[in-house]
Amino acid sequence: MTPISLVLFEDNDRLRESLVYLLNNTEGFRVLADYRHCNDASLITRLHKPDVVLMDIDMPGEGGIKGVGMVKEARPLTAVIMYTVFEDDDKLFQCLCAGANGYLLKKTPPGKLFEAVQEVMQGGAPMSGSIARKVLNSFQQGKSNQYHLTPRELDVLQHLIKGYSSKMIAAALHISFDTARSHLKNIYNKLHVNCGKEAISKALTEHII
Amino acid sequence: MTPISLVLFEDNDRLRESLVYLLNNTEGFRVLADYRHCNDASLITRLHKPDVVLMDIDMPGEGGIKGVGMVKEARPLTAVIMYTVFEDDDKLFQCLCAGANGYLLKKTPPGKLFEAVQEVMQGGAPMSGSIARKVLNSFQQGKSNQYHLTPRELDVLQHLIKGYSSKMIAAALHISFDTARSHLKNIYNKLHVNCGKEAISKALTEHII
DNA sequence: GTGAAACTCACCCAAATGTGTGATTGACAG
DNA sequence: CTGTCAATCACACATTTGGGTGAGTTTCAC
Repeated sequence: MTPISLVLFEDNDRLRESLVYLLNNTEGFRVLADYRHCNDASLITRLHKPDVVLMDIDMPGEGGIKGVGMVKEARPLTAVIMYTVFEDDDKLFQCLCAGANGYLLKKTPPGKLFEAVQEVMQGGAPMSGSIARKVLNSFQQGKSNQYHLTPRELDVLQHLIKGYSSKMIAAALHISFDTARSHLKNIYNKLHVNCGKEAISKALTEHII
Repeated sequence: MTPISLVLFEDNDRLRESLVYLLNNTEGFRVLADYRHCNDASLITRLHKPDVVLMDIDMPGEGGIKGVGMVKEARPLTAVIMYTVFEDDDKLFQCLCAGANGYLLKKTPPGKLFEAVQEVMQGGAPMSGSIARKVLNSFQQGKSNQYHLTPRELDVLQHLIKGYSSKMIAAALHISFDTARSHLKNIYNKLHVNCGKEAISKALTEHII
């Protein structure tokens, strides 16, 4: 069987060299190249066409988050595994949105890292346990009501989000036009916005509904 | 160490009984109860207070998707692992939104299942490889442009989503008020909507931006 | 160089929206 | 009983929006 080919981006020289050494001396893996930054990730990817990229996040120059994007744009087939100390939510989700295929914390032992590389090649998405948990949690909308919207206001907001006009909302909820607008005004106040568009945006991005 | 306590919901009698047998004869696991449907999942959870629930999706009566919700509502601490044949996207994301802590396909060998139970107890989120992949993929917005919005239209849409008025968009993009509105009209046409609110809703729910 | 897009701008009009102010009703807690 | 709050409705006014129509420029592929 042909070995899995890798490219590494990691600014910590000792760590990077260790990984290269370990991987190259393990059956089934072959490191094509390794870099201490990912400024040219795009070119590098097109050049080496690796099966898998291991990418640190915190690197000088372009950070690993940009890096994922560059690799994925250059060659979507290449799987990118983030390998980092960061358990930070923002960075995590930015990486995922940029197309990362896996996310391992650096405390992961090398053995597990090798397994992860194989797993990602089989179409899996290796993640450290706590990361996977964060990812699944992100699906749980709810917490909805920090803005103390009343039930009726939530009804109205729900219809607003569907793109209903004040008139349509009134009809749908069997209330008068002015009442619907009244609710809308109260909603805008509570959400600290000045128009329906902002309200929709806020409601959807903060999962208020 | 006290064993991990489980409750099983699985309508296939043979499979359920096998799992109960296997788990009860494995160090560290204890099945408190097992059921062929999850109509009373709420009560059952409150009664047994299991560490982990294994839940099938396709069961007579209330399906497992409702089941997750019932368990989680009754006792958020209880971890719920879906154990099912379905690789269906809709069902998957419905389960995750309902609060599932893991998602294993039935082709998972029992050994891995046991590992998964332990993993979920340690705060992980065990998922079959293909499932994890689907989950990460769901974060990749982009594919954005099935609606063939031009770059400029995407700019405008981005500002619209922030709640900007036509006037503000014009100022932000250094174009005239009418041009901004012109772009908006074109966007509405391409998205098949009739107002900014619908456009925002569509853009956000379909990850067009 | 010709045509197709994308981008720009302008004008018109009816309808919807945001904002303010004020009022009535019922439910529910203290 | 009284005050608070949700929910209902009304009127007024300036602004914004959605829709239509038309037109000039640039860029780029064929």
